[in-house]
Amino acid sequence: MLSSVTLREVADEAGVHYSTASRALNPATRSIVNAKTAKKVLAAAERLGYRPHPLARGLRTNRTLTIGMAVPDLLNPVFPQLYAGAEASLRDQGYWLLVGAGDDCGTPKSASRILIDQHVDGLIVANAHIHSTLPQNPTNQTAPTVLVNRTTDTIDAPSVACDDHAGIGLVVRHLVELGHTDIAHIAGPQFISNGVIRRQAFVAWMHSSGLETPPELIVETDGFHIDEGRRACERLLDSGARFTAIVGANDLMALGCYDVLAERGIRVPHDVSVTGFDDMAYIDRVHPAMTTVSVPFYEMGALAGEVMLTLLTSEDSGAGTLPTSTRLRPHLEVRDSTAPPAVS
Amino acid sequence: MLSSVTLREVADEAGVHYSTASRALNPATRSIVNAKTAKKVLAAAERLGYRPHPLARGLRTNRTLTIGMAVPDLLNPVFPQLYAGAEASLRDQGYWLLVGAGDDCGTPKSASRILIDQHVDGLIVANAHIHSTLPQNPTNQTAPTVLVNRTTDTIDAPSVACDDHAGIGLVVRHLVELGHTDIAHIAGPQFISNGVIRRQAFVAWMHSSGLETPPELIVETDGFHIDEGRRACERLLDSGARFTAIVGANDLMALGCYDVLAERGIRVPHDVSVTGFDDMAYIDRVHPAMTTVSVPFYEMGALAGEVMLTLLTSEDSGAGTLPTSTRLRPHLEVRDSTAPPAVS
DNA sequence: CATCATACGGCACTCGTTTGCAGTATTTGC
DNA sequence: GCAAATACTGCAAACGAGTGCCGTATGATG
Repeated sequence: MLSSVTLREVADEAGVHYSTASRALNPATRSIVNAKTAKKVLAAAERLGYRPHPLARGLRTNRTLTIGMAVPDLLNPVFPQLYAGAEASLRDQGYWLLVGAGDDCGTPKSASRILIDQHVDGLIVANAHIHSTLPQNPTNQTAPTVLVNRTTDTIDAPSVACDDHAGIGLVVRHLVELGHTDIAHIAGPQFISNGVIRRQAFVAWMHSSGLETPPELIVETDGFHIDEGRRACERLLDSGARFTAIVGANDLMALGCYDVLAERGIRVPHDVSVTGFDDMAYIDRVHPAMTTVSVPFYEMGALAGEVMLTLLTSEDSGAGTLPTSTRLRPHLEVRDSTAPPAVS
Repeated sequence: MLSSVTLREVADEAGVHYSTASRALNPATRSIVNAKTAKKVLAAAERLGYRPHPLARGLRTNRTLTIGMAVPDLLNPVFPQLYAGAEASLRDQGYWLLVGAGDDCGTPKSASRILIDQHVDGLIVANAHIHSTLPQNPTNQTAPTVLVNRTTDTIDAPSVACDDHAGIGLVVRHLVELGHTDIAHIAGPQFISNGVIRRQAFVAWMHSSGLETPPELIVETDGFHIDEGRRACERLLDSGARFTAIVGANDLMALGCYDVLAERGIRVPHDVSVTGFDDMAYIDRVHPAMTTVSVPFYEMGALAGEVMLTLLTSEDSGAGTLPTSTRLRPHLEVRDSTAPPAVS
């Protein structure tokens, strides 16, 4: 289906051999052919509406102009933002972004599928297990990879993420300034870098504020979802531990806290303050509007795309790849879910 | 980069010619080769971790196992849902879904780009202008196309959408039953089918309820976004017309109404009831929780994927394509943004 | 006018797979 | 045991574009 116009037809139209047409059409080799001939070929191509066949070209050049992006969950509004940013910067350079969604952060399965079965030129990974290895083909070769929003211990690849440590600092300081001392943390899964880093940051900032972090006030979850937040909040309340604020490791889990607290008649922020992380879309419209750490996801995605592009060109030029790790500055959005602790 | 193991290597490993290996590997042609030989080849392929080269295969068969999906705006949570549904049903059959996001509902530019530059086998279009034509290549050929969530006057392609007429009926009846008589409508853009159909449905249902629809109570917008909803609501209020309820053509525009009404000290639902359409993610958590028409977007996407698959197979078998138009039943979600009109 | 240097265009092979066709084993029937 | 039919398998030609290499045409120069 859809047989488009081929290079030979362009060449015939222009009255030259198709190899000449090929060179004329390719900006990199255009200088080889006579300027007049090139002009003729370009005109013919324009007239016929020639578009190079992407498969044929890819087969020959071994480049598909396609980048794969592995995300855990498109329904979390954070990832469409990441996607949009990356897509914008890649499209500028003629690249396509192919998204593969799948929750399997543990295995590099989805990434591997996208990498091998689609022959992408590079991979932007947003769902890395903290100990995951790079997806490889059986001959142990790999493709240029950029980690975004997540990092790993084990992969030596450039990453673009948020300065989670600073972000947690923002909320902890905010709560401390409000007068809170008994602060709980709903930690993310400890097999994902964000979960680990935010947890460690929470402990560090609490201690540097002279506050305790008793183990019963830190609850770990198995995923950054609303349900996990619910379960964690229930565990927290059922433990009987006293606290006046909850620092959620992301917005969705904080939303889960909202639900459980409401069910039990605990008012936010009057009885308990709640903070999130991400500043996902529409989180400023929930009730009460959530105080959270705003992460520039679009910019993060755009930057990841640019890093990918430099990776691709440096690979072409044979220069040694220089994995850089960038962390973007978040900022605090103070809304209505935080207040001074009630005097008891 | 990423040179994977090739068919010839598998054939060598199995000690057969590579054409034989090809036949053994392809389930459709496997019956041609000797069962023992096939077994040998399969084992060799397994051992070497062979994956067919997608570009080479696509070049030869003229099928890429990739479907393109054109959506207007990934940041509207509705479209990730559509995507997820379609992706799920297509992946089952080994197909990939490549999303192209772009607001250009008017031109089939993005669709055409995705169609020609990526050589997709089919196109799922979720951003059709009501008068748009199918994207074509210069030789006037086109690819199997399924419209989803939108329809057009001009394209004779199968479509999967929501029964908007019935959906609007649900909210209008709901408001009428609450006692509202002066009901306004924030209509979507009239170059998009949803905008037109919901507007017509609003007028029809109002009339069948014996109610008037004065022109000043229907405001059209230029896009299904929050900002457009804001502007429309301002126009509505500034017109001085009296009304006790607003039927928004989608949730985002209804959110825009929330904002303007709040700024002007008009309480929802006490002073004015507001309804949305779509039941997008997290709209049950805004304040007040929005009464809206729930549309099964995931199922819609999944169905679109299945329709696409039947289209592809019917094309193979040469059977005339049978464009069907499916409309999924929505249901009403009554929440806190609607109430009886205040007695004045 | 002859020779050489240069610039340009054409030939042919390549990427990895599918597939029509022909050829060769192998079996079956008599 | 021989012929014919069958069942496999191998050969080679595609698909469309890119590119090293060689031949030729063109120009310049002595």
